[in-house]
Amino acid sequence: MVDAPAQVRPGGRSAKVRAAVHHAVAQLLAEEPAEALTIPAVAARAGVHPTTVYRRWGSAAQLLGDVATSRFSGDVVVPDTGTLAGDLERWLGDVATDLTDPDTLALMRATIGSGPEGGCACIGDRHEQLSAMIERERSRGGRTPEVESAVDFLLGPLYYRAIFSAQPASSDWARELVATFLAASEALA
Amino acid sequence: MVDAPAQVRPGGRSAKVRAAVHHAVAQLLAEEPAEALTIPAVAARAGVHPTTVYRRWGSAAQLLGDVATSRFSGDVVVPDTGTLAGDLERWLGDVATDLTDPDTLALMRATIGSGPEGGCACIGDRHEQLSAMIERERSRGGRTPEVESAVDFLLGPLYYRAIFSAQPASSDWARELVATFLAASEALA
DNA sequence: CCACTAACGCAGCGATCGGTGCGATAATTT
DNA sequence: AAATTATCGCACCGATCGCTGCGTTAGTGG
Repeated sequence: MVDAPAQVRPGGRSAKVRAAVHHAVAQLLAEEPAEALTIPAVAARAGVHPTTVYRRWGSAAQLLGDVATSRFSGDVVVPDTGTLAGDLERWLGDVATDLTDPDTLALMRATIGSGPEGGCACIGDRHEQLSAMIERERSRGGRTPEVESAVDFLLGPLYYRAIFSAQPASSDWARELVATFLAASEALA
Repeated sequence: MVDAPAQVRPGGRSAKVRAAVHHAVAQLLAEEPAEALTIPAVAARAGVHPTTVYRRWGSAAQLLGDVATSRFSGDVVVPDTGTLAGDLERWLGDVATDLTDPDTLALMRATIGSGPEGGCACIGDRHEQLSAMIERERSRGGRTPEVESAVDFLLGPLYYRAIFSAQPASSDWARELVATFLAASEALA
């Protein structure tokens, strides 16, 4: 995918166009079905000439990937409550809340459908955030579960419900998920 | 791939067209990116006139949903090994093997991206199959986990890896997943 | 302040997509 | 076997999509 912040000329104009186009993509996906996300439509909504979009992003798939990576990076802050349980509950609750928004889900679905790397773009820095919290607990001396199993049993159910289930997962449910995961990994250790 | 005979006129011709179109969709998704899945392209690949596809399915999204529900229904048989652990390991291993195929993943991704109900179409009858195995064990007198948590902790990680992760989940990994899930749900009961 | 050049807007061009009216074909019924 | 009707193929038509030279605008460095 195309790296956005590596623009050669980040002066006001390029950044403004980029922001407008990103906003237009999110807006269009929130209203129309994903197949209506065409370059001329995005350009018209953004108040930008289609040529600009064609030249900077090339295809709708690359544009979607760019929007997704921007959208799902730096959107959730890693908390520091002092305990791993507190950190995870707070963090996964925030992630779940984020996934409650139908427009966010629409962006995720469209990005997944845009190509094989679409899913990875939607994860953003979730794995690093999770790893950071677990690593911090480990440096505090606590016995921690593996990052891999945390991904499987925390992000797995959450994103599965978001994508494959009709009703999205609530923040409270995410917190319960953390509790049962920690209890189970403690019981099996 | 099982043909769903819910057609008004299931005589040889309609069924043949339907099968050809379904096959063409899977074939195109395996080769080209998802945005190339246009009705004329599908019709040409299927050796069918575009008008036919337009009239029977209307849009590419509906066609994708139809293909996905057919593809992900009746593809995995519910085993009967005598124990819940055996059944689940066998079944989830088969599901994981199915998800190993890149073409299957491409179909899933495209279907998810086609609309809000796309994800549900990819699940097919997984939930019913899971529920059937657990219900059977319950009728045998065993203490069983909840169907809901089985969905969360078995299908969740499996489909999460398939969609959001780069490396697909192996059948062996799926079997380990079943083992740890059953052990955890036993320990927490 | 001025040259330089990246980024953008404009006009326009094939190509193809989605859709419709009408006749032909084949499955089903009587 | 004849009638009926669902289904398909053909020809065709706007609309619009993806894309390309070319001139213009506006950030950037000397």
